[in-house]
Amino acid sequence: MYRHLERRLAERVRDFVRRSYSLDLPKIVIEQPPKVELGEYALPLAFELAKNLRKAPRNIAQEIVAGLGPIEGFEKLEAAGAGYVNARVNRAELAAAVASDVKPRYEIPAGKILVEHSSINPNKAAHIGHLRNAILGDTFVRLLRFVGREVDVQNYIDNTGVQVADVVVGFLHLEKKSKSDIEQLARQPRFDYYCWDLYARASQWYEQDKQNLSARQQVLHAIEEGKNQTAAIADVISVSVLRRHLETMDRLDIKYDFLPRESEILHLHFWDAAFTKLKDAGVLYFESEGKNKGCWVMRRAGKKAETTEAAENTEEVAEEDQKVIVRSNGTVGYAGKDIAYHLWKFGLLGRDFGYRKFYKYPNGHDCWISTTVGALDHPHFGDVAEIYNVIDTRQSEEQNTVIEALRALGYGQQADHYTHFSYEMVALTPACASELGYDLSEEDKARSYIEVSGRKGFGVKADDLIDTLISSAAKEVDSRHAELGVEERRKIATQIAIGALRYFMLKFTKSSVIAFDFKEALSFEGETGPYAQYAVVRATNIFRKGGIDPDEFMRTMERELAVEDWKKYLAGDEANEIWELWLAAAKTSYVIDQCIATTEPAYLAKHAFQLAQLFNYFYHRHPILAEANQSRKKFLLATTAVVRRELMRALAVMGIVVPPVM
RNA sequence: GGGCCCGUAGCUCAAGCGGAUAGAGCAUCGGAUUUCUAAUCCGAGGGUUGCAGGUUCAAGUCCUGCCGGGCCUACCA
Repeated sequence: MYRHLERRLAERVRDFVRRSYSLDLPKIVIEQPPKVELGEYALPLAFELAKNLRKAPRNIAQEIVAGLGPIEGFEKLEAAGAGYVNARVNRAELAAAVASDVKPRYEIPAGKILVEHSSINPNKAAHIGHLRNAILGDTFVRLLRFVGREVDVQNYIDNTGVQVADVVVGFLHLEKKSKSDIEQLARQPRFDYYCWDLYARASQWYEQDKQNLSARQQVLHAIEEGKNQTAAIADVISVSVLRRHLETMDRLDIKYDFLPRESEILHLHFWDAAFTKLKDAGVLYFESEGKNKGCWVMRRAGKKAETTEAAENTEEVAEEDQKVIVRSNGTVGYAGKDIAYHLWKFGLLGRDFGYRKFYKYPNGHDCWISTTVGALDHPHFGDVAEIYNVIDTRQSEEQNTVIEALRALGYGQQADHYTHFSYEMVALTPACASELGYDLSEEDKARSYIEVSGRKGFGVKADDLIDTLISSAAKEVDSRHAELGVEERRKIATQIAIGALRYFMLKFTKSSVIAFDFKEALSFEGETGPYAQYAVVRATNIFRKGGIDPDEFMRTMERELAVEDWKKYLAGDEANEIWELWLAAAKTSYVIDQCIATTEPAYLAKHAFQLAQLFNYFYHRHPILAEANQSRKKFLLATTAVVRRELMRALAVMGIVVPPVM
């Protein structure tokens, strides 16, 4: 509704400027006045027009206000400040619309969306960096589904790479374990923790003696080949660790639909199909000289062909601008496989995975995995209209290479709908690192943050963090609600812990490195998930104490409150404080649109916090159940009900549920 | 060398496309409720937005040059 009004205002102003001044403004800037007293929308367009019209901005603003006439949904416009045009909405009308939850018609673009996130190497436990990825990705999925889009969630599994190979090396060369030993270990509860340590040990072992690296080469080769004992061991490891990842993420209510694996990309020869296309289109070419002699290369993303050079030179790409796709020994690198995979995503490869069910979530949802020969009856994956890849910013260049390859193949449309959802890493503060018992160099101590490293076994494991959060929340719950049963208290503590964690990962903008610190992450006060959850609990308590069902109240509210009541309680400056709360509540779907358009979930976190903050202030100032005036009491209850609904909505999109009590 | 990102209060972060007095949280100090639970609320102090120019009616935001930090730049994945 809020967005609807904004659009209407912009159109009317644009019309007016065209008619009165014969000027076509490409965009009408609309923002919010610094205070609600000044209205809901502010237009600084008079400043821009001043040059063309050779008039003072203030005068232009007054002309616009005088000439525009009434606009549906608005009470009035006024010139303010040095030349702003401020618009005041009809408060009662907007409030009534928000209360009855009317949603203006919304055009949902056609086509399915594929979101890929998590993509953790299946060779060790997930850590806090993976949590940021998964929480950002899952929240973005929820955002898209909220606005009615159909979304498939994929988690790409690199089960044939160096990282898995290193753990295989650890088992075979350091621990001298047999396949059945490993199978037995893999059935232990936290096998991923075992691998975490072993992976670090294997990495150390390579550093002790570079000769040891030959073991990795052998294992890697055997895995790629397939159908041998080593490959079978790698499969046991990667499948078991993958299961653990799914369990860890499900603790946060993060679920996947399909797990495409690199092994199938290899064995189903996705690359061969892509290679043919790339060669035929001239995107890849054979280098016969220099450093990259014998390789198939493509132009590095972002490097334009020198069109000013003579025509014969356009095919010449400087060595440093070449990206090797196929090595001189004939093997294909990661980028090549990724190009093939992305052709599949858009339904352009002409090949498909085999599929089988892999994991059934407690709620009944099936997660599928790729196989060479699969079930005949399976959902249709891939062949989508838009894709989002939640991958950290360090892989920007790699992502751009894939996009450029698509574009060069003539798939411009698809390249335009390929979004690298890029975000910064989670690192540790030096204080946090030493807290965890890591020895730091003087140089490291001086840094503002230290990167986590799976190779060094250096980081905070996801399950550990979740466990710590739950026990920390449990302490609080136990001290407040001794009357509740153990199970119930545990459940509440878990909801609070998840709320805290998910909010923590979402409150930072994507481009900010999170310097992880336990004190901050374990906080349940201030700008945190529990703060917002608590606001909802308070709102719920009012209804419970009052013996009113909030949802039932929402439905009957319109009949109960007359139009005059809305006007009476929202009009004038003395109502500004409550109106601010209504206005914030009206913005949820507007904010959600912004989050999608900018691929930035942090705005929603900020919105939820602001709504909670305004509500807490309201809660403090108005004893609602004690209100003697019955119609005013209903109005205050309506305010509470609407804020409660919008806050729960925003939190749900962030994957945060609200406990019954706190 | 080239590319991308960052630098805002003691700390951690915000600040739609350039707009009105740069905002939150934490920490510190001081206060509040016999009430719908204080995981709350109110108040105070705290800023030359890294530096220097430029564009503009208007710059934390755009441009140029410095300073400082991070990441990418493999025939790794």
